[in-house]
Amino acid sequence: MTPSPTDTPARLLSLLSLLQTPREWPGGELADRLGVSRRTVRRDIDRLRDLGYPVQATLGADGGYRLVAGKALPPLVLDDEEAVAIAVGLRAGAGHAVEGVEEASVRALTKLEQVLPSRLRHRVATLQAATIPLTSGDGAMIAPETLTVIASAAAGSERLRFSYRARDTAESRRLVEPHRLVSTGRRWYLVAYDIDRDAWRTFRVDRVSDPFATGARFAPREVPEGDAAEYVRRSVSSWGAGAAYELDVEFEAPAEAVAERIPAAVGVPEPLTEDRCRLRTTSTDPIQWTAVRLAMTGYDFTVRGPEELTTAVRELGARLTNSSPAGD
Amino acid sequence: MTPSPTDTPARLLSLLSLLQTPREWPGGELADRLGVSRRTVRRDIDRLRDLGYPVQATLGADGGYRLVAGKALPPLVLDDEEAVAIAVGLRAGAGHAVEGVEEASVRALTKLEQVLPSRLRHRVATLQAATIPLTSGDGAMIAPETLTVIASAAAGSERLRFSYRARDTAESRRLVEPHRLVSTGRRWYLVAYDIDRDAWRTFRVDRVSDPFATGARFAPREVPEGDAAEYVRRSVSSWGAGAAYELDVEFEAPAEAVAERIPAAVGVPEPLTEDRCRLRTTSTDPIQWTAVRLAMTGYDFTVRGPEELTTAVRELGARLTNSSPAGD
DNA sequence: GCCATCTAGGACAGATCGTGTCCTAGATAC
DNA sequence: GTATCTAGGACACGATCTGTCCTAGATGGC
Repeated sequence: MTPSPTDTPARLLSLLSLLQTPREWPGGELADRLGVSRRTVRRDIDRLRDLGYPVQATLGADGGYRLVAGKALPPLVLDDEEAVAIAVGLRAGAGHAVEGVEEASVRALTKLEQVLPSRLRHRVATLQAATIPLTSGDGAMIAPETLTVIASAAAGSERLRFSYRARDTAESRRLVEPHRLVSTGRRWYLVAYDIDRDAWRTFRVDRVSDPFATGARFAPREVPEGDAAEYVRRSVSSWGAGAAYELDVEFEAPAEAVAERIPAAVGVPEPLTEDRCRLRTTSTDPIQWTAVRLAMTGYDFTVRGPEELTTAVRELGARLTNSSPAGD
Repeated sequence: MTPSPTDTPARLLSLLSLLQTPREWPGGELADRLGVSRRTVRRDIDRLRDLGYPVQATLGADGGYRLVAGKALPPLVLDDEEAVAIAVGLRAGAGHAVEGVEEASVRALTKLEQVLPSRLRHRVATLQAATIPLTSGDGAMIAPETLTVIASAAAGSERLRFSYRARDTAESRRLVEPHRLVSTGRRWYLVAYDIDRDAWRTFRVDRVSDPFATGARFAPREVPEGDAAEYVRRSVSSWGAGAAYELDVEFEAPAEAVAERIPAAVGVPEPLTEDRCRLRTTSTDPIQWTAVRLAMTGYDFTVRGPEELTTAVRELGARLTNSSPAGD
C-alpha cells in the first residue's frame, strides 16, 4: 500500500493522515497499515511529538494513539470530499464572509485551489453554481475566482490585467502591479500600481472583470501611506462603506424566545412586558440583510430605528406582498 | 530557524509549507531557508514529486519552483488566520450547507477542530458568535458543536450521552452507540443504537442537546437496513423533509437582468415580453429560503406556484409590512 | 489478584539513506 | 554571448533508520 518499502518522510505523512481520523489507533494496527514494525511506529510517533504535533496515548489494554490539539496546527490531510466541502464553503462566504476573517478566508481559498486536483475543481464549480448567492440588492456580487486570481497574483508579485468599469465611464483595460486585497465591511478593494497611468490606484473588485496574471514578475514597491489597509480606508472613507448604525427593534414575543434565535454576541433583548421585548444593538451589516434576518426570526416586530431600516423593511414587505397572485 | 540541523521529514514539511504560498521560489532561497545545500533542495523536490505532489519548475534565469495541482491533494499547511477562517466558514455553513457536501463538511470541521490549538478555538468561537445564523422559521437551529461532537463520537466508536426532546414528550436522557450522521435536505439525523431501549433509533439532531462522548468504546453493529442513509430515508420519509417542488415565478424585469442575479445552474429565465420573464425550476430548499431569495433579487415578481411558496411569501410580506411604525 | 494487552523506551548491529561537493547539460532572459 | 537558473549523475563519508530483544508501567476483564 505504501509507495516505497521504506521511505520515512512518506510514512510520516501517512501516519499524520491516519491520526487525523477522529478515532483511536492501536500501535499494532498502525504498524500493519504502514508496513513497519511496532517499534518504528513508536519512534515515528515520537517524531511527530518533536515536531509539535501532540499525540495522545491511552495506556493499558485497548489503548491507542490519537492526535490532539497542540501548539501548532499540523498539516491537514483532507480526502476529496472534505476538500470540496471546504472549497465550496469558502467560496460561498467569499463575497460576504464573517467580519474579521475575509482576507484570511481568501488566502486559504487561494492556497487550496492552487493545489486542488482538477477532477475536484469541476465538482466545486458545479456545486457552487447550484447555490444562489444571497447578495443584497446593490449588486456587489464578486465571483470567487476574481478574488483568488487577484490574491494569487498579488502574493506571487505577478502583473495583472483586467477590465475595469469605473463609476460612470466605459470599461477600460488595466495593467497593474497588484499589491494587496483589502476588505472593508462588505466590499473588496485592490491596492495596485497602475502601470499605464504610472500611479497608485485602488480598484473596487466588484467592478473588475476577467482578471488574469500575465506571468511577468515585478519588484514590490512601497505602498504610499505605509499600510495598504490604511490607504484604502483613506481613499474610500468618503464612501462610508460599512458604516455602523444603531439598531432598535421591538418584538412581539418574550425576550427569552427572541434570545433563542439571536446570538448573545449580537445583542440581548430586554424584556418590556411578559410577551414583548426590545433589541438594541449596533451593526455594520447591509440594511437589507438585517431586514431579512429580522423577518426570519419568525416573530412579529416593529422597527424603531434607524429610518433606513424602516424603509428597507417596508420596501421588502411591499415587494413580497405584491407578489401574491393579484386579486386574491 | 529549522528545529533540527538535519531532520529530513521535518524539512519536507517545511518545504511543503513554503511551496504552498502562491509564489515562485528559486532553489537558492529555499536552500537558505531550509538550511541545506541547493542539491538537497532539488532532491527534496524530487521526493515531493514522487509522493504525487507535482512541483512545477520554471526554467532559465529567474526560474523557480511552485506547487501546482496534481493528482493528490497535498497536506494543507495553514497559518493561524487561515485555519480560523476555514473553521468559521464551515461552522457558518454547518446548519445549512450546500446540498451534497453537508456530511463531508462536518467531517472536515471535526478533523480541523480536533487539532485546532486552543488559542485559535477562542477566536473561532468569538467570531462565530458574532454572526446571525440565517435559519428559516422552523427553529431547526443546530449548534456546530453538537454536530462535531456527534460526528467525532461516531467516528471513534465512543458511546454518546445527550438530552433528547422528542416530539411531544418531555426531555429525556439518552445513552447510545452513535453510528452515523445523515443529512437530508436541511435536516440532520443521527442513526444510533439506543442502549437503554435496546433498539435502533434515529434522532433529529436539532432536538439533541448537550451531547458528550462518555469515552467508553463499543463494537460497531450492523445497521438494520444495510445502509444508514437508506434507513433514515425510510424512517422519516413520511415527514417529507427536503421534498422537491416546482418553482414558477414571473419577474417584472427583462430576462437578462434576472439571469444576472440567478446562477444558470439554478434555472434560466425565459423572456415573456421585453421586460417580463418567467423562471421555472425545481428546488428542494426550504420554502422560506426561496421566498427571501426571490425578494433579494431586487425586482418585483409574481408567484405562480407552488401554493406553499405563495403562502410563505405572503406571510413574510405581512410580517415585514406590519413592522413599519404603525399609522405611517 | 492475576493475566493479557497495550504504551514507553533503552541497547545493539547492520544496512540503508541522506548529505555536500564536484561535475555536465539544457533553458531562458538580458 | 553570458549570467542564472533547473536537472541530474557520480562519489564518499557519516548519520540515520530499522528490526529484534529487552524491561517497566498502566489498564481492563476474568
